[in-house]
Amino acid sequence: MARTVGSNGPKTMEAIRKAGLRLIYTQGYEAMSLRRLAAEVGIQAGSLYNHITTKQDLLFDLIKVHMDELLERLDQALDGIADPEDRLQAFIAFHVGYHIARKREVFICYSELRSLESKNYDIVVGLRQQYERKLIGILDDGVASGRFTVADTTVAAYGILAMLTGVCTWFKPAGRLSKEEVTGIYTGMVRHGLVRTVDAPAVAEAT
Amino acid sequence: MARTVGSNGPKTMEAIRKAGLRLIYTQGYEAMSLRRLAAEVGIQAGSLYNHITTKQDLLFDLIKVHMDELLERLDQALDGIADPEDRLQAFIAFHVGYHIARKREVFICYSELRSLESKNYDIVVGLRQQYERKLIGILDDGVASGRFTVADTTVAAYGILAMLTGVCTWFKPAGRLSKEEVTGIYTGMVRHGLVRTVDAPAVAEAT
Amino acid sequence: MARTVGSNGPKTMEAIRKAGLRLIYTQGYEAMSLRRLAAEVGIQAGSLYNHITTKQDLLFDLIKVHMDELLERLDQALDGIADPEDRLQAFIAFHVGYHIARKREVFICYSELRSLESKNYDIVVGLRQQYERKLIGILDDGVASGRFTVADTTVAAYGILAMLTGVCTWFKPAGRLSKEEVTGIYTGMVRHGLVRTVDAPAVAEAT
Amino acid sequence: MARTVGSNGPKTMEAIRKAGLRLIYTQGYEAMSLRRLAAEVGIQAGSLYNHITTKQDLLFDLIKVHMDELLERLDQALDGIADPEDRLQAFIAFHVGYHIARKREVFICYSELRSLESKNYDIVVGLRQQYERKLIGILDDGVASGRFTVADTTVAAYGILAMLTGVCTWFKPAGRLSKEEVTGIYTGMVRHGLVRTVDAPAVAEAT
DNA sequence: AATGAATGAGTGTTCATTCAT
DNA sequence: GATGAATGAACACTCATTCAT
Repeated sequence: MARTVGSNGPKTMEAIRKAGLRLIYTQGYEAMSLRRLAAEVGIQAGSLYNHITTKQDLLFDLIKVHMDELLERLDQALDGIADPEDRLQAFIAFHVGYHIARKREVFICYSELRSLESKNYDIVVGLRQQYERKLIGILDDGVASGRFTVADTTVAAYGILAMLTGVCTWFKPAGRLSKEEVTGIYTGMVRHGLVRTVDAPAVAEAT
Repeated sequence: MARTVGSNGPKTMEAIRKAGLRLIYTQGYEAMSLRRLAAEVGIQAGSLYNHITTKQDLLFDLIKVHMDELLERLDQALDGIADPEDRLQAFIAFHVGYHIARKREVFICYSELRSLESKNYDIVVGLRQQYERKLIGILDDGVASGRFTVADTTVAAYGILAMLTGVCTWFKPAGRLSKEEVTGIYTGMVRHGLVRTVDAPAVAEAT
Repeated sequence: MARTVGSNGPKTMEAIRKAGLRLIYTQGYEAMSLRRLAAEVGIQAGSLYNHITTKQDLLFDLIKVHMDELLERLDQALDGIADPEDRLQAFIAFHVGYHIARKREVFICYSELRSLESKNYDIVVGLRQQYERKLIGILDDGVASGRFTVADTTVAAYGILAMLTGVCTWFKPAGRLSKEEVTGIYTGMVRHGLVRTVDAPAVAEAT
Repeated sequence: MARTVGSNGPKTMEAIRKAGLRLIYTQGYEAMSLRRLAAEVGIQAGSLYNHITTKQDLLFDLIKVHMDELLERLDQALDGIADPEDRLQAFIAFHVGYHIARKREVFICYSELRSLESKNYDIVVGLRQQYERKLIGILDDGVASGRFTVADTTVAAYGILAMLTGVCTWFKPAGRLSKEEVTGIYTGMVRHGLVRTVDAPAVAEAT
């Protein structure tokens, strides 16, 4: 009836976020029951409500915190870098690294967008667009300064993001390639093409 | 009490598949209730079971039929084309076109994989791998014949697929770019890079 | 859409009664679904209604037909026998024989009484009482004529019926005892006790 | 929205078992809906699941608890009695008394056997056989010590049990006969026959 | 006499959430 | 901060029954 000895508030909240993240990642938000979540945390379902307000709020919180951190860390990663080429390089390295490290958060940010109530949805989409605009801005700067040739700035940015984000779905830490190798390969593909023709100069063939 | 005049079996089944596809796309499989689905079709919830066996089977059917058709159409698109460059070009054009035309089917094939029971999951993943291997095969052929330079065949294939598939999330038929323009841009990005540096020829910079 | 070649009315009805009897015996009336019944017969559920009016009526019919036959056969078995002792003997032989041969009908007559709607229930209980009164009548005749000593006519009749009917639950045609042996044993137990004390004459001990 | 003041766990569970027993007795397990059960208890259907795991488990629990108690009480009733005649007498008295007192539990133990899932079925049948073997053991002891004459030990035991258990179906506490009178009559019928012939000594007639 | 598609009520069960303790 | 018992709505699914064909 009284609480389990040793448990306490902040620890419990942290356990809820951790278990929630894992369960939403593996089962999906709708499929995750709060009873299951509570069981993983080691408390009763009703006790969750000492820490969260609603299930929806837990989802939003997980996503919002992640998006905020993503944006903050990106700023840190780009801080002090001026040259568009260097900034693009830094963006790619950051994005790949972060998405490998936080694949679960990243995944639910994409897959559970539709589970967000409209107000929360708008906020998250806004944050995501902020992130996308950072990349578009880099490309635009490069184009404006005459350094980059880009077929279509927006399409390229979406292409880059889709390609890089895909790393979440297949990268294994213990696999054939290291994080650094992957980053290098992706950088090369972004800059020179994913599949190049050998004996005909790429420039001549360009549309 | 008996059936409404004019309704009939095959039409109802088609309506179920159509409404199911739309609802799963917009709400997700777990969030879609069969009552809602039935209401959209214009029948009672229980009547669905004259046409489907379970909710899970409806999902699997939608995905399976789509994957089968995807593979079949790809074969048609590549049929009679021998040169790796031409085959890659054809693959890209097919993939972009098909994914624009069937964005909902494509989306649920990715997003609802986790909602599939393990037996169904295995089947679908197997079909997906077949599709991926077609692309990897093209790349391998090109490399083997000395026509392609590819940093890493597998990573490149995953990169291409992620990049191209991303088209589903932003393409609007009435938007700025036509399907053909998008295909052209993507082809260029695959072959020469998404962001190239202007004054240094790509060839010279190639790894 | 048209009917299966070779099927026809009376045969189908007979198949329904046969399958219904078996299913009600093994699963119980409530637990038997008409879809299952139809499947066993080899038709669709809706087609049952060309032969039965309702599920309840099928149950009632099965029970009623059996009770009528039970009474009719009993009359045949007792026909022409006047002496109470002989009549009791004939009753026991008939009851055991019939209950072994029709164990499923007998079982559902007891176990599904509560599934009968009140009007049907009353009818069946009336028929059952008719049967019980036949036995009570035999006992009463024997007592009236000074041939029988019975502690309590009604209790004895219920006791005999319960004991004899129990044969349904354990008798196996291929078992240790033949139908005739079982009848003999039961007759003995009715007349002389189920467990007698050896060295003290039963008569002396009688209450 | 939360629970009604004054209600509490153990009381609710007891109310569920009581109402469940009554409803299964009157309607049968299949015919009893959990909504009806909940209504009788005064809670919502879903709230039942704070106390039971499944409907099947409630049935099994009711039966299992009864069988355990039946066996325990029988042991108490026979405790300290050595002579087979006395033990048989004690068994009859116990069985009749217990079955009159617990007619509903007894009834569902027989009638709802087929509603038990196979694992539960096996357990209950095992317990029932334990009970039957107690009686068979008494008869065997009596025969072994030369005190009893029994036509067939097993058939006699089944006959006794069927006959005595039948008391459940007709005994009325306010009826013509008291519990003690019924016990006396049954004992007499077991020992000396249900219907005896007056002028010919039973012993002489024995098979 | 059979089918297949429909109905509307019902099934056991799960859900997020509440709240007195 | 935790519990356990409650709510009321919802879930996927099954049911007996109907009827145009």
